[in-house]
Amino acid sequence: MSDSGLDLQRFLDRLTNRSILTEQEQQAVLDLPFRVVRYDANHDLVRLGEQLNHACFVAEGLIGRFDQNARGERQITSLYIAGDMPDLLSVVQPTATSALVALSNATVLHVPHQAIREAMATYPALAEAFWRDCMVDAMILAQWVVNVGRRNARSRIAHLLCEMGYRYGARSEAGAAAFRLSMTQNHLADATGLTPVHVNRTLKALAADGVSFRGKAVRVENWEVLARVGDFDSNYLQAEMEPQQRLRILQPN
Amino acid sequence: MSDSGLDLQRFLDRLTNRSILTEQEQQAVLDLPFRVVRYDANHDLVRLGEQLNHACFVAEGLIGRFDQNARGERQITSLYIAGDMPDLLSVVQPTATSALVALSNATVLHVPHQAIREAMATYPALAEAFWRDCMVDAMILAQWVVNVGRRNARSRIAHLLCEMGYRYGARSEAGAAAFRLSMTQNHLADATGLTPVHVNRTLKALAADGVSFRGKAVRVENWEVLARVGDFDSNYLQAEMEPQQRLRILQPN
DNA sequence: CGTCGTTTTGACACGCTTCAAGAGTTGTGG
DNA sequence: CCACAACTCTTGAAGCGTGTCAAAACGACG
Repeated sequence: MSDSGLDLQRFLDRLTNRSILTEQEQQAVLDLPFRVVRYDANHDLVRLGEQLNHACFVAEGLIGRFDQNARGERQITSLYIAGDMPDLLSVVQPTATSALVALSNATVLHVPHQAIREAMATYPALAEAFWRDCMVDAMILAQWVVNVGRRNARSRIAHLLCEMGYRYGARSEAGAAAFRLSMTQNHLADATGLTPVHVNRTLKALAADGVSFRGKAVRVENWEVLARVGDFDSNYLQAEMEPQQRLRILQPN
Repeated sequence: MSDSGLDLQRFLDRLTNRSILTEQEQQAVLDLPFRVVRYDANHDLVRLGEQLNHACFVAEGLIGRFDQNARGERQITSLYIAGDMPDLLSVVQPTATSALVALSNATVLHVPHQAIREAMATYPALAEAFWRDCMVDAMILAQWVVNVGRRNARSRIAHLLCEMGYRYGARSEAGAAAFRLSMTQNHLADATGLTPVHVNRTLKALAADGVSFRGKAVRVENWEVLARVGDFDSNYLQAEMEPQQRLRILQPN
């Protein structure tokens, strides 16, 4: 805990939403030391090839994982919102193979690898929980391949909006939804493998489906419609799991 | 070990190429029980949504991870060759979110989750090594997003051939390379997010770069040229690591 | 009030898809 | 060992989705 008022509770929640942890194990997560770092939009959290000795936990803002082709055209391969741990893999693989950039102003917690390693050594179930969390990110990544590989512009964008709406927990019973997504149309283009110009035109077309994205505010009149247009099935997100679906493969000692 | 003459050595090699394991830990891997299963081409190893109680290790052949869009168009999101463990994530996430299909006739070892879990409980460093292996697959996945998102057909196919050539260890000093890749042009299309027709035309165009893919045999006159066309940088594969690059974060007890 | 990034619009070009049909290849059963 | 079926691969012609280039309108911010 630090005097910033920030703590690790939301990251623990993320873990316990999918993994079963004992009281002690949960406490070990909350006791991890961290340093609060603020990033302005468009600043790097991690550079390509950098050797890391800490992991980044997102407390606030939107973070993107960036790669690029030979011509320098950027491709966002992952998006991370508050509560996400974009960098868990660095614990086990400290050389960054892609860059992490703040898409909005962001607050990030730097957690020393050493502390995470010690916690995992004491409580192997923590390693399991971290590993599981990484695998959810990998399943999202596989869906992104499908998205850019086998969907047209309209579906791609709709799918991305669905995913983010779902991750923000923005669906409502009425079928409408609204949430803030701190991306420019340029970022949207980089995430969907399109050009900004075409993203702009496609967003205009999506208005006919009751979807608007203006000034970082997403409004969806009918969630079902958007999900159909975006060919979206939330299964891969493994979010909001019922307690009985949560997992632990290592027995508590 | 079984009477089939197959053992787990090559999978242990895969692990120890990136992770440091003690003698005992290595033996624990070799001692894992398994069942040998043969699959004909185009048969499923794992179906979507299936609940698994074993992991699949590829002893021989080519395996693909398949997803699809609403129109049923398929997208291959990962390829696995002999020595790969496509299914490690199922240890920690037993519900399959995509299907695994044999692209060629294949020999697969089914390893019970329970045995893997027991080995990890005894030797936490094994969990670390498995986790690390999963993360390499995730890094490949991120590159695939870049490939389908930000490269044209020629580069996409070249990149895929580069990756597979590299993974097969097929590069030679002379700059030429040749290897067998048991995929049809249809499969290539599914892996690159293109149509079979366009793959066919593009392969023809690649001949001008000294690359041929005829009847599952890939021949590359000049590896450098292919790597340039495919915008390929092998870093993300984390293959062939020098001993001093190998990692262990948990101390041996 | 001016600057810089973002969004919007138009005209045009091109890469890839679609549809269709024929040729080649592989596997199988008689 | 041949004959046939079922995949693969190949080629052509036409259409369309997305990219490219350019410029103007808009908006946020100092």
